[in-house]
Amino acid sequence: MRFTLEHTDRSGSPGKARAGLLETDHGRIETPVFMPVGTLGDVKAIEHRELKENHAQIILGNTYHLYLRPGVDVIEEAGGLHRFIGWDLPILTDSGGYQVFSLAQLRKLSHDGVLFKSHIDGSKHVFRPEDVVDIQRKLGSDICMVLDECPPYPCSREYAHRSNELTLQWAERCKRRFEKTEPLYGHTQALFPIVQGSVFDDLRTQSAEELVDMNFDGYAIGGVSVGEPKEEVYRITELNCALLPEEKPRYLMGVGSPLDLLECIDRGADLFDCVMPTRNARNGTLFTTWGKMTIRNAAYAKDFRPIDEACACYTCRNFSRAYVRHLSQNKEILGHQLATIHNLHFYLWLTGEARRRILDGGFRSFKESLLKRYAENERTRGQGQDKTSRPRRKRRDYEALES
RNA sequence: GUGACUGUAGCUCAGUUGGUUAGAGCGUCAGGUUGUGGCCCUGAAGGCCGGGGGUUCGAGACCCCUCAGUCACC
Repeated sequence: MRFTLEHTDRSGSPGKARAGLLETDHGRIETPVFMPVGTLGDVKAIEHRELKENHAQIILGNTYHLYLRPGVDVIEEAGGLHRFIGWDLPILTDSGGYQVFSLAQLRKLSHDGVLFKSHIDGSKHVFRPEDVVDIQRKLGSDICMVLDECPPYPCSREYAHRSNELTLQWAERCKRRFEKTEPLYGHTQALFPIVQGSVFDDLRTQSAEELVDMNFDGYAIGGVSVGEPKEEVYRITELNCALLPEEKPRYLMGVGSPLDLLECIDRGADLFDCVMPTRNARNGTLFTTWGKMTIRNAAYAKDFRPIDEACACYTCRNFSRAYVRHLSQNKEILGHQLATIHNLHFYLWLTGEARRRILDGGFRSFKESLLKRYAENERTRGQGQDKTSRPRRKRRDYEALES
């Protein structure tokens, strides 16, 4: 894997937005980029073909979930995750560290690793840092993640400190195992560690510095988006990005809303993933350049315009708000699909457009215009007003956004 | 015309032997969802309980009358 920093746009504020190129054996990834979450080897409610049509460059998988089902033996026998799921572009696999947080009721932490009680059948499974690397070797993901502990928010300084120490040790163990093992399927793999430290600046700093000293291919910032205020996410991202090497990619885990993406791109993050566009699509929340809309609302019952008239996605080209609302209200599978296509198209357009604007120096105006629109939309939401539409213009994927 | 059954929220219905401010689901309105155990969660609005009279300390429940609907039989 190779990362090339192409340009840093200092026009924004704080002004550290980067455009880069991440090259893997399964293809190039232009950053900043949003990575759709495909926990079980599929991005929910959307086909691989449609992901590609909407310019997805890389998707996620989850070590813990794939280990439980279908099991690593199945995937290994299939020839790795790419072949098993029929996806030939890059894949990043999360280690299961997040499940240490989200499935806190079902696991026990020890110095050595995590003991999970399966949410499927209650069976017990030990995940040591070394196990997680071995599994990801068998999955064959292009980017592997170290096992970490994602502490909850709020958490005490003492807890954050202990957790931080554990995550650092685990990162080192993962790296050692990673270096002692080889890829199984003929393509190279990279390993990213995860900066932790909760919301404590000194712990965040220590975590970043020690991980940088270990010299990884890229770095992730974790432990955010677990319930803390947005400002904390931004502050931590800025702090951590400043401590990470310029020439390596930075992955901000679990972030976020469209505005979060722009704020964090502006602070130097390159890679993002979040369930928001896919999960919210299934729950009836659609994202547009004007803000979010709850498509189930009665206001759309006879609204035969597309979700966003400026959007070029399959859903907006062919279907009306009224129809998507009808499907969503009836929880039709097609409704989930159309909403997911739209939301992912928007997210992928958003990071792609951010990249184009970074390269041409217009990132600041891009970010500020979107911020302004979202703020205006939030002011008038829930008052029965519709600010999500604009006079008809050529469907060219949100061109002339600053107008 | 006779008989039976049914009238409770916009819709479909619960409401125990009559006992506080009448509930649910759906719908409506709104909010939430951030390295996906959840197509899920949370809130709000919305009822002279068909109408009238009576019994009772107290009636959505009991009695009478009446209106409407459904079914059966003339």
